[in-house]
Amino acid sequence: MGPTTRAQFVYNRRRRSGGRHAVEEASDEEEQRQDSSSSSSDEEDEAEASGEEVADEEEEEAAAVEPAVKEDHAAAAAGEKRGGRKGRITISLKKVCKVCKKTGHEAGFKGAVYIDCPMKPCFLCKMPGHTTLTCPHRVAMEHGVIPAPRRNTNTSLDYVFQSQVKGKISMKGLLGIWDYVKLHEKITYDSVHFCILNSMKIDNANDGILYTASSDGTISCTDLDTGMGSPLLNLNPNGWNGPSSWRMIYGMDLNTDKGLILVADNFGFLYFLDRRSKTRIGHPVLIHKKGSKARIWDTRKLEANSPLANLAHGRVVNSGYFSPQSGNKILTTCQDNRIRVWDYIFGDLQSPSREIVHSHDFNRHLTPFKAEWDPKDYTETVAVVGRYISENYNGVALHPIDFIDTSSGKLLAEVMDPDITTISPVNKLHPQDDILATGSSRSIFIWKPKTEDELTEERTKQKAKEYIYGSGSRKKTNGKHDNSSDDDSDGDSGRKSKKAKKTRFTCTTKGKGKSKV
DNA sequence: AACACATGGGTCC
DNA sequence: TGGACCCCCTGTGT
Repeated sequence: MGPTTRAQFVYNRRRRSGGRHAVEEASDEEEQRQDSSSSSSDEEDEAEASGEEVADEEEEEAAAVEPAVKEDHAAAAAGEKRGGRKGRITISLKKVCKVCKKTGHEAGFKGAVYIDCPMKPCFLCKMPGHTTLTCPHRVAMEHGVIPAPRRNTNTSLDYVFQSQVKGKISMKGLLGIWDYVKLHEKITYDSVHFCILNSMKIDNANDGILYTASSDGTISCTDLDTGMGSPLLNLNPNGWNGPSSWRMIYGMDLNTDKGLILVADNFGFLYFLDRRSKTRIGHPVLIHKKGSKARIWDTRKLEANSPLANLAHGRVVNSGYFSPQSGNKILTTCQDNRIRVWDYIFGDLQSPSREIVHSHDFNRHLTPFKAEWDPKDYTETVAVVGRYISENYNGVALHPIDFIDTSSGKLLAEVMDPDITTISPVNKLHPQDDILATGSSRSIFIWKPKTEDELTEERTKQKAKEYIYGSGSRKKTNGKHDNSSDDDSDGDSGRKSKKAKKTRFTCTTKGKGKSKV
């Protein structure tokens, strides 16, 4: 958050339901059932069109088919036994959309391109009448269809209890500290938190002090020089009493002027801590209730139901940041796939100054995307944010990190690398240098723009390659890494693939990350 | 290879 | 208000 001495922005975090989810029913076989009258040639055509293999007669018994198909298989075998073409068994592979369960079309990946269900509103802009591929907000588009079966079974797990009492989940809450010029010198702290970290703030006025907020309900401060840590706040002093009472800390920010630490939990309460005395100040204030959206508050007058303004959003707001220089603008990221800019915090905040359609809506399981200002940009226009939907990049589905001009909505740059096949929800720009740290569930990458020398060298190498191998032979990767050798210098991974031509940034170093970052 | 699982949010009743 | 149910591009671990 920006320099917020007078007004404090707090985004809402809705209360967790904590409810038990039922195990998903098996899909309706009736819908998947194919009438057995279609000819075998049709079957083959259809199967080919949907990218499925059609088993040879001799291999059909061993062919791995879905239950519904098996049924058809059996029915067809019974019905056509000794009839027509002797021994010929047809396999029905009628297209069933995994999204809307209707037949005749399919949604999912076709190669590196995701095909939307046409029955649904656009996945990107949420408007009906078109899909992502034809969305006017889409940058690039390609076509294809392939089924991508996926199972999503929901069960309730008191993972806090698991980790606290049984100690089973040991990897959660691991804190890693890297020096970005010496990444091999990673330091990990496994005893600071035992649940995921939701916020980390370094106190610039007190160099080397790191504050961390976690779903374990605690705030800790760690001296990065000495490695010494101490707890500041524990919202669950009585331990685990079920999910309905367990408090998790999502929001945290420092007010260095006043030596304050502001903490927000999952129930909508805001807590104040004194940085020096490390004690709580006053009583927690309930500043959000379920259904409320983003609000601005004056920290001097923090009472329930007295916000300075309500910033209207269509859905849950993942983040809101004051602009880094003046603090006069606010940048919000909302689950309705829109980034909003509010130009004057003391002006009319009835509606945003601009709305930029951008893919960051996600189902579950991901750290929420948060568009952040570039702290170096004195014009307060550039923002960085990871993109959810993938881009077909030379046959590989990659999730770029976008640099957006928030004054125009224009995409200034998209950072991709064949080594980053995961979504990158967490992105931090260096406060002084042209460096981006991007995190995913798998890794942390440090990016910087290529120097002219590096670009020249790369062009030279590319030309040499084309001269030696020719420029037209590209190996199909089908969304996965291939093993083609490359000119990468660090050899900690055997999975290297093609260089991203469009990428104007280069990966200089990397390290292994843990869970959500 | 084929799951099981993480536990957030919207909607409906 | 709360529980049941559903949900579109995940990623990891077993």
